[in-house]
Amino acid sequence: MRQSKFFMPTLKETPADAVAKSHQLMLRGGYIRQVTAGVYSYLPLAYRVLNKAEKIMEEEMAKINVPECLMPALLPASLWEESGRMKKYGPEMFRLNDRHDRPSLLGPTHEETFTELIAKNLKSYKQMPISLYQIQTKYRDENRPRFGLLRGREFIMLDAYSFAATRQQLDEQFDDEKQAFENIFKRCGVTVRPVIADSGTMGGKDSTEFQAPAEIGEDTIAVNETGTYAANLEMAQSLDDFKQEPEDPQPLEKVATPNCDSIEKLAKFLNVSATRIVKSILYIADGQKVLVLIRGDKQINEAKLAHVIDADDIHEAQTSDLEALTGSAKGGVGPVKADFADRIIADETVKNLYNVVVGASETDYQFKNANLDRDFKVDEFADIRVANEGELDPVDHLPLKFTTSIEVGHIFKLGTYYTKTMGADFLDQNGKAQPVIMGSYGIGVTRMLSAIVEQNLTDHGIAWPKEIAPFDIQLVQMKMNDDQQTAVAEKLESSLSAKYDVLYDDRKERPGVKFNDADLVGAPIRITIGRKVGDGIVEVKRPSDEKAQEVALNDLDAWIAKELG
RNA sequence: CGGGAAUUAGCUCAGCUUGGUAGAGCGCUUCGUUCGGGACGAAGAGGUCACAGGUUCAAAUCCUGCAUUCCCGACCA
Repeated sequence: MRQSKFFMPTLKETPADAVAKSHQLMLRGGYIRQVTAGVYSYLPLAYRVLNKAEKIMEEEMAKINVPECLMPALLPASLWEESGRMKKYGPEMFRLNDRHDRPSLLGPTHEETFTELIAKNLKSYKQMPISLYQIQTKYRDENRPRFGLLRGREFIMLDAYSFAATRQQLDEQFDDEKQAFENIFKRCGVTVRPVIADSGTMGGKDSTEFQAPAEIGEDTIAVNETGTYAANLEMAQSLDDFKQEPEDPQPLEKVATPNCDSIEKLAKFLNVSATRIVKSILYIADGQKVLVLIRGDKQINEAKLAHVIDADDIHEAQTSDLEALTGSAKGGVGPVKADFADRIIADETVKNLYNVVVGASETDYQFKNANLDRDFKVDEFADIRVANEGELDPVDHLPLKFTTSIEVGHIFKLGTYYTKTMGADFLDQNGKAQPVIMGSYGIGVTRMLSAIVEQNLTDHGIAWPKEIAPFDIQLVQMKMNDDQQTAVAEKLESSLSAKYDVLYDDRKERPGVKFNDADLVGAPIRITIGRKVGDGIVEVKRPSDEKAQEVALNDLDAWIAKELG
């Protein structure tokens, strides 16, 4: 490809709206342009990278015998009424009506579409296990698209769905997909860590996210130093190493604690450590009043809590409503005689505490010397606390480190939610109807591009991993009016193009301009045809190299072959 | 969805407080000199100052509304 004919509008200055490095570089390098919030045009450079990533995905899916198909993005709302998600999905879904006023939508994901296909066309256990996948554009009307391709309203996703007759088949499909995903990420040059994740409100087991650690990720993952434990912060567990020395129960005592609406103020006012206080917070969970208790030095993890309560929507009760709901304003809510609560859930840290401080269910009053069971009851204990950096992991008891990261993939065993609600049954060996067991596997393809760039930055551009670089080799000719240079460059272009993707910078530009654009293209090899070409010498440089090195034209093929494998 | 900010040339921004015919740098076009990390000089092209009302003799500038975009948070099968 001649660069004079190639379209890559590079920018000298960084557009003000771009914050993430990957976003800046993809704009500056002429990879993408924004059309509207969260919606981008993929210009030739980005499209080449996308195609290469998709080709790798196709190869890896073929290896595990999963065929590709393509579902529509435009879907009838009726399909989603069937699964119950038309209501559940909320404002994130792009909804529209067609000319006959039939409710329609743009697919944010495709469980329903695939499940219906299977429901209508798969009847026997003999046809299973089977999987399908597609690489397709998804639509989600995100509240807040950001960081370029990282979170878009229109984005490209690989989504695979497995259909099994037995749990064991599902397990095998899951393991195959997991291996395929790991191969894909490796070949695409993105470093990922499989982490334990939350599978969301749809249920499902063995939920695993593939997280790419990066500077600007939207997620936080907790990892121990050996990598034997890694979890999304939403789910991360940690050991509680605090142990209170046993004490004899003392009589319950009510004390006034004016203006103590936080644990810090209360601890200071009463001159006790936060570990001697039990914090009580009222949550509204799908309309239920749930009083949640946790030791004063810990924070409540709402994702864990939602799981334990099995609620779709949970939020703290408004401070302004507290008095009406519990009889006391902030700084007094407590578990003693808490008749207002439909349920009382406590974190495990509330166990084995003696003579603690709790709210007295009266504004600005606390009880001292409260004891579990004697003074207050708990319906259920669970791990509902936020893990903190430095705490020990539950597996090898090593300190946890936190890293921001980008969720580039998510796989989990979906089970029978969709197949049951949408009637995807098959006949087993006994002629009995059973719901098909599903697995769900996704890669954010365009998001992965952001992750790759974030992980492969150089001082001036991008160092694309070899398999997905938009070009393998960039030829840079210094003087376009030098016939000798032109002859060598054109010869190299034609010989190398037989085996590699070559971009030949044949523009009448100054060297500085060419070098800077080459840094943005980020090809694994840059070949400079310059003043020493008369001696049969060119220069080669990898994006990560500080300086170029000279190579004789005779040795060039070997050097390239060694480099590109 | 809550909070904050921005919107003036293709890009980065100034001008607004104190109303008076629209500015800079970069980019683009032409010519010349340059030519190994975004050159220099000269001459040009390019703007409904997001949009809609209002105040005023006069609005980029003041007032009201609205739209879009970005940031922080919440949300995110």
